[in-house]
Amino acid sequence: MSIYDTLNVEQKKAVLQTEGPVLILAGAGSGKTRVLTHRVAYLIDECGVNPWNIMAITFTNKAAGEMRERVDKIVGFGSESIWVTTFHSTCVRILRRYADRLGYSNNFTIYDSDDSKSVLKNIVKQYNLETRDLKLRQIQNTISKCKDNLVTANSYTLSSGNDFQKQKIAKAYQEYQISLKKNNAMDFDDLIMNTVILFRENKDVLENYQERFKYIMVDEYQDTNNAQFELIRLLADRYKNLCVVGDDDQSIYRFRGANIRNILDFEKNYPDATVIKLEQNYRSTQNILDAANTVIKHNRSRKEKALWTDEGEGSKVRFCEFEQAPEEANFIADDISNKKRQGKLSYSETAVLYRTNAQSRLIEERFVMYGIPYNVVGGTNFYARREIKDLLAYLKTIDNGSDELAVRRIINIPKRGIGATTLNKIADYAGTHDMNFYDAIAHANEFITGKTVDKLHDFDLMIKAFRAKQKMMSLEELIHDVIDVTDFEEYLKSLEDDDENNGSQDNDRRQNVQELIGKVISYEEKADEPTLSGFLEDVALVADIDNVAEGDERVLLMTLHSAKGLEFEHVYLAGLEEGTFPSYMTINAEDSDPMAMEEERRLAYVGITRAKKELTISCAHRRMVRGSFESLAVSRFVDEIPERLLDRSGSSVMPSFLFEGGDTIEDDDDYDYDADAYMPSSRGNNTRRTFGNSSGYSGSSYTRADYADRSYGHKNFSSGSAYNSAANTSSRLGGFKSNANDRSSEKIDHVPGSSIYGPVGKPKATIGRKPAARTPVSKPFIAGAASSHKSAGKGSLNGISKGLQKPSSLDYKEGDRVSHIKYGEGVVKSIEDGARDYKVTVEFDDAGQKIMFAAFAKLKKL
DNA sequence: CTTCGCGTTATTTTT
DNA sequence: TAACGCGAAG
Repeated sequence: MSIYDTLNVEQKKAVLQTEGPVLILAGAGSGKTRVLTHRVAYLIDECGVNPWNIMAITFTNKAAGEMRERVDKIVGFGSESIWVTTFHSTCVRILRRYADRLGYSNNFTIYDSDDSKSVLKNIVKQYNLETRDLKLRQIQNTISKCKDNLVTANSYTLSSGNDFQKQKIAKAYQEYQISLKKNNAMDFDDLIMNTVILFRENKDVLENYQERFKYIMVDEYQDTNNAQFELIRLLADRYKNLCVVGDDDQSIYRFRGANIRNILDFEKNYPDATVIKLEQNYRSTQNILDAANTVIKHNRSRKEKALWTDEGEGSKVRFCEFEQAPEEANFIADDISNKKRQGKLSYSETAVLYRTNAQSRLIEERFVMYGIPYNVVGGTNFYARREIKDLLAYLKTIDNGSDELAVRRIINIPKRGIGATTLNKIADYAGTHDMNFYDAIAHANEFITGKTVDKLHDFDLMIKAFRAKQKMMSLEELIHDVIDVTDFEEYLKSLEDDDENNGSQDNDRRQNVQELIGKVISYEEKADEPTLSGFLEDVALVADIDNVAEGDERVLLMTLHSAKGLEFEHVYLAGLEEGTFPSYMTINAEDSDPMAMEEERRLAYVGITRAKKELTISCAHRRMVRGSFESLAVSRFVDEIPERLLDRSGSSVMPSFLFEGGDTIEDDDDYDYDADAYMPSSRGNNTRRTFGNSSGYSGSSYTRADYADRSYGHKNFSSGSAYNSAANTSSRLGGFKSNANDRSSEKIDHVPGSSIYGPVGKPKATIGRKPAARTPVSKPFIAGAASSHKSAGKGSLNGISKGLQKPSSLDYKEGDRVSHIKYGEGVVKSIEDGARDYKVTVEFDDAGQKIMFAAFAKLKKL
C-alpha cells in the first residue's frame, strides 16, 4: 500500500494531476496541506522531477515552516532543495541577486509599515500635502494599493489628470520612492512589485527562474493580490505547471489588496485548468460545518460548495448573550476554567477569537483573575516595539549607513542632546552635497558650531567603532556591546518610568530586549553563514503568528485574521455584535461597497470553521468603544445560523431596568474594572436563562431578587476558583474589599443605581487586584524564542504566576538605607504601589535620585 | 534641547 | 481610550 492510498478520491486526483494548471478548491479542514505535501512527494518519487525544480509558496513563515517539515518527512531525498517560502522572502532572495538592475544596491534594507510611514510623514510635511480630507494614512494606503496593482509612481502621476487630490498623492508617491531609493530601502509592497518589474525588464533573469521553477504550487491562493498574481503568472508562463490551492470562502485580506477574482477567475485565465473541489472536512463536527455552510451561503460572489464530514453531528453551537462586555469576558474565563477543572478541555486546544485586537483586553483581565494561562497573538508586533526598533536601528546603521531612517532614530537615543534643528542641518548638508545622511555627520564642523559638533563626532566615532568591532565579534557579542556602550539599560529605565506615568504599561521592555538577544543567538545557530544583514532580513519579514508555539498549555487569544489556518477543539468566538463584528466600518460602507460585508462574512466563516468539537459564540449588548459606551445589537451572522443548530442556554442578559434612571454608565470611568461586582457565574444554580430572540431583553426573566442572587453566586465563585489570591477572595466577601495592597477600602454594594459600577471619580476603584496590564504578561514571541533557545522569558510566566509574584511586602521601608548594585548606597524616599510592582524612589549618595521597580532594582537593606 | 500639558483626533483586519 | 501633535516653559 502506498502513501497515496490514504487520500480520498478527490485528494488523490489533485495529487496525480501534476501537469498543467490546476485549481484546488480546498474547503476549510479538507486536508490541503496533506495534498500539497503528497503532491510534492509524488512529483519527486513517481515523476522523477528534480526537487530543485519545485517551488511552494505560502503567505506566512509559519505555513512555510509547517509545509517544509511535512515535506521533509515524506520526501526521502533532496527535499532541502525545494523552495518552500513565502512570497516576500522569495522576492527578497531574487532581489538580493538582481536589485542592481533596478538601481538599488543588493544590500537594500526592508522597511516595515512604520518605517514607511515616517518616511512619508516627512514628505507630507515638507510638501504640505496633508489636508483636511487627505490624511497621511490615506496617502499611505493609496500608495500601497498602487503597488499591489503594479502601478508605479510615474503611471499614477500620469493618470491623476486634473484631480487635485490625486495630484497630491502622486507627488507623495514620487517623493516617497525617491526617498526609499536614496535610503536603499524597499517596503513590503516594493518587494513584490520590484520583482515583477525586474522580470518584465530582464528577460534573462525571468527565463532563468522559469527554467528553475518548473512546478509551482501556491497556497492560500485566494489571498494573492494582483502583483503576486502577476509574479506567479510570469514564473509559470513557460511550463504552466501551476497548481494553486485556496478557498474563496476564506479570502479575508481584501483590505491588503488581495483580489478574490484571482481564484474565482482562475479558469478564465487558464482555460485548460483542471478544477478539483475538496469538500470533505476532517476537522469539525457536522453541526459546526452546517453553521458555517449556512452563514457563508449568504454570500453571492463565491463558488458553490458545502463542507461535510462523516464524523457525526457533535454538540450544538452555543450562543451566549450578555448585557455587558465584561460579563462576556467573564463567562469565557469561567467556562474555560470549569471545563478545565472537569478535564473536558486542554488549554492548548482552546482559542478565543475576536474581530479586533482591542477586544483582547477584557478577556485578558479575566484570564489573569482566573489564573488561566494564555498567549495573545498579534497586537503590536514584537519587532514594532519601541525598544526593539531602537536596537535594530543601531544594527541597521552599523550594517548599512545609507538607511537615514535608522540613523535618525538612534542619533538621539539615548538622549545625546541632538535635536531637530541639528537633524535638519545635517539633512540640508547631505542634500546639497549629494551624500547620505550618515556621511554628512562626519562633516558636522562645516555647518554646525559649538558643542553639538562634538556630540555628533562622538556618535560617528561610536558607530565606526561598532563597525570595526563587528568584524571581530559574533552578532551576539555585537548586540551586547551596543547595549553596554549606549547604556541602553538606563534608557530602558527612563522608558519604563514614562510607562508608569502615562498609565500604559508596556513594560516588559527589558524582557523584550532579552528576547531579541535570544533571537540573535538562535539565528547564529541556525544560519549557515550568519551575517548582520542576514539577521536583519530575517527579522524584517516575520509576522506575529510565526512565533506561535503549538502544544503550549495555554489558551490562545487572537483575531480572526490570525486564526486562519489553525484549528482548536474548543473555540470561543467573542463579540458577535453589529458594529463589532461585522465592524461598523463595514456596516457604514454597506451600500457603497457590498463586497466588504461579504468579506466580513467570510471572516465569520473562517472563525466558525476553526472549531473541531465545540464552538461557543458570544456577544454583549453594551461595550466600550473608543472611550464611550455603545449599545449593540446581535450580529447578523448569528441570525444567519439556523436555530436548530444553536444552544442558547448559556445566555445571561441583565434586565433593562438596571440601566434606567439617572445613573448613566457613560459617566463612570470605573465601570470596566468593577463589572465583576455583578458577574454571573455559569456554575451551580445561579445560571439564568434568557429566552426568545436575539434582542435579548424581551425574554428576560430577571427580577431584582434574581440579580442579587447572582451576586451571591459570585461568592461561590471565589471560593471554588483555582485562583486563590487573598486579594481576590477578599474582594468578594460581603461586598467589601480589603486588599492588602490597596490604599483604601471602598464599599461595593449590590443595589442597582448606586455603586454597582463603582464609585465615581478617581482614584480608580479596584476589586481585588488591579486589572491586567494592557500588555499580556507573556507573549507568543517569548514562547517562540524560548523554544529555540535558553533565553530569558522562558519561565512559566503566565499571567497569573506573574500576578502572584508580586511580593506582599518589601524588607525595606521609607527612610531605610539600601544598596543598589550599580548606584551604591542611598536612602529610600518613597514606596509607591505600581500596577505590577512597587515603585521605589531612592536618593543615592552618589548617583542622585532614582525611581525604580522593586523587582528589578533588587535593593538590599543595610 | 527637553519636558510637560493640553487639545485633538482617530479609530479593522496585517504579509 | 489612547496616541499624537503642538506650543510653552524650563
